[in-house]
Amino acid sequence: MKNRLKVLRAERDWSQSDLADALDVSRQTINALETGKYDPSLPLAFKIARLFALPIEAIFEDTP
Amino acid sequence: MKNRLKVLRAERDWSQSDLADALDVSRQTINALETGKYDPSLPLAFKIARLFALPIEAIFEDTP
DNA sequence: GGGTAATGTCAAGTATCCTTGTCAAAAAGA
DNA sequence: TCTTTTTGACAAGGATACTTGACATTACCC
Repeated sequence: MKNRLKVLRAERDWSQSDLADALDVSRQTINALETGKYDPSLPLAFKIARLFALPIEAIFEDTP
Repeated sequence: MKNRLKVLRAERDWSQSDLADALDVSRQTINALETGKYDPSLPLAFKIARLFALPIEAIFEDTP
């Protein structure tokens, strides 16, 4: 599943650490999400969507 | 995180087994989701949303 | 009442998500 | 160039998601 985290983060000029802090997860988790190592849990996906004020479907793409 | 699975399923008169088959997961997984044992993974949440033709936010509620 | 379908639940195992800690390489700034 | 920041990556461990198999309870139908 692809995601737009890197772009959304760049638009705000945030580092991976900044985003991790805002979401209360580790920097490694953000890095793993951005580099496609795994998908977030549903609760984390909601947190991300809320932070960026976007629907989940606007951030994560449902294609393998 | 609450969800509307039971209602959506009832609207279609589906058993937990029917839904499990449609989503290609075990019946126990559906039961666990409906009884609040745990939340689905993001990929499964997308599958559920696609099946019911609804946004994820219309099925899962982002409140602990 | 007896039979069958549907639901709830448990246990044990595998897979996935997320953690801390660490290191190396790339990028950015002076 | 030197220094700092940022990113990518790995290992080991804990937490969560999902599996199969089994069993008990409940609901429905005859």
